[in-house]
Amino acid sequence: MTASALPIFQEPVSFLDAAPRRPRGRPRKTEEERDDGNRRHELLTAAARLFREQGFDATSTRDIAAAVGMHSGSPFYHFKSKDTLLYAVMEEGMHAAIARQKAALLGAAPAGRPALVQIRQLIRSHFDTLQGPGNDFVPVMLYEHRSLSSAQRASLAKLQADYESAWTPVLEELHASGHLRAPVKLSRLLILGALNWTVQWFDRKKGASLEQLTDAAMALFLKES
Amino acid sequence: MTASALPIFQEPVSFLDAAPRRPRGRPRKTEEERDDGNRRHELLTAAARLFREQGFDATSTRDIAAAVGMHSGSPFYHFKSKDTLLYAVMEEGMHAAIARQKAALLGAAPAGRPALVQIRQLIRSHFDTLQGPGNDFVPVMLYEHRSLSSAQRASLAKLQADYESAWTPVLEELHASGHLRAPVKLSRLLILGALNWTVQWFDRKKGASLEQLTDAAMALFLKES
DNA sequence: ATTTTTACCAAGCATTTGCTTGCTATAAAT
DNA sequence: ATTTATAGCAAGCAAATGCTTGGTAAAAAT
Repeated sequence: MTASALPIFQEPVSFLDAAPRRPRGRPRKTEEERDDGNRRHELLTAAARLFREQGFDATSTRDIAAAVGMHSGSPFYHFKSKDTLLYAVMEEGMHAAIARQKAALLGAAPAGRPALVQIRQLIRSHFDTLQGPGNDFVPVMLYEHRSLSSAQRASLAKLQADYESAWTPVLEELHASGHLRAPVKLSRLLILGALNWTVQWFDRKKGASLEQLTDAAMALFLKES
Repeated sequence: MTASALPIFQEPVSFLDAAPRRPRGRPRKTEEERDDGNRRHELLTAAARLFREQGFDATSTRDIAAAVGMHSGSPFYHFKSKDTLLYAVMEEGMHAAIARQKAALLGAAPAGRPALVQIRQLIRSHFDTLQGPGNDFVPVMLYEHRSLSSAQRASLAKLQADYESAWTPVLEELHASGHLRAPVKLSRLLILGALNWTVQWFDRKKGASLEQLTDAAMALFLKES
């Protein structure tokens, strides 16, 4: 990515899309009650965006630094390694996804709503997680988890299991009521696969809306009785 | 991947899993009617396997060379660049997939078989393409096409369109007969997504068979009338 | 018998990349 | 007023990686 040969005034090379240079040193705490950890989070969202757009390996730590207006070594003050940063992106994504899912299930429909309503909320919430504006975290996790260490992968697997566990009882009820014919476990895997793959082709800005996409998924996967 | 520091007798470093060293020079043509292009194809299958297992970026050209018992620069005799090799893997995969699909549709059921039979053959053939032994080519294409140049991507898009075009008339017939309720185009995208995602979780050696997987997919996507 | 072609080997160059080390400006704590 | 913690900057190292260049053994063509 770096181009210049004169090691004089480069870094950050891209004045385009680089954030304005911050004054360095400890930031004032008075400026709206805790600026702390803010840059860390900036790095996180910038990394998530770049990882999603270009892939983990194709994104250098220099790219990430430049995107937030830092010099090439500075991200390593906030994150021990590039891997750690990737893991942090994924973990944040999963926590947000789990929270969004719980809100979708509990918020609109308390307790025992019909399973057909619940599955719709699960699907719609999943689309928000994948396609919502600025939600790059989970897509990164889905498509870049090969770049993690096995310990990190195991850690994330727990969060994933937590997330997916919400689907099973709903699918079981649908299976019992005849709305779902395929085996529950394979159904869950196939359905989530179909949804996850939308990352490859769906474009929020043209064509169908997330609502229409949810309608299509419901019509595709579920029988009428 | 390379480890040694002494530049004396390394290359190929991994004696494990490295193919036996070939005698160099022009190979005899008498040995079963044209050995030509054989090493090229060895490189292709080795690269496909490694790209699938480790990802494109995580696989060095040295890894590929070692896997077929060559020295690090030798693959560049057969392929101009690593990108070219990746593209060749994908192109071969798509040609094989298209051939397999045509054989599945025409071979067993000539002309106007019922659409329910045809969709089953399409799904089953797709699973063979993704999960069949040694079929690493298409999975690589599905998950590594970001690493291509845009010209290469455009070229592959045509093959993909060709492949997917076989699905549309079948899905349209199923839609007309009431077996499929969701819009045809979205159905195709969602169904292929579900199938493609099986690369992430399906294991031929344990659990369900491809036949059972096909059953589940049929039961999940299609209504009874 | 000589030339040419094929299919590599041997060695290394240039660039990229993750990361480290030493320093410094600012703010908060004492 | 002094110390200490924070959040970086400046510069560069070491390893890995894609690829190139010159040579060469064996076979095929002439």
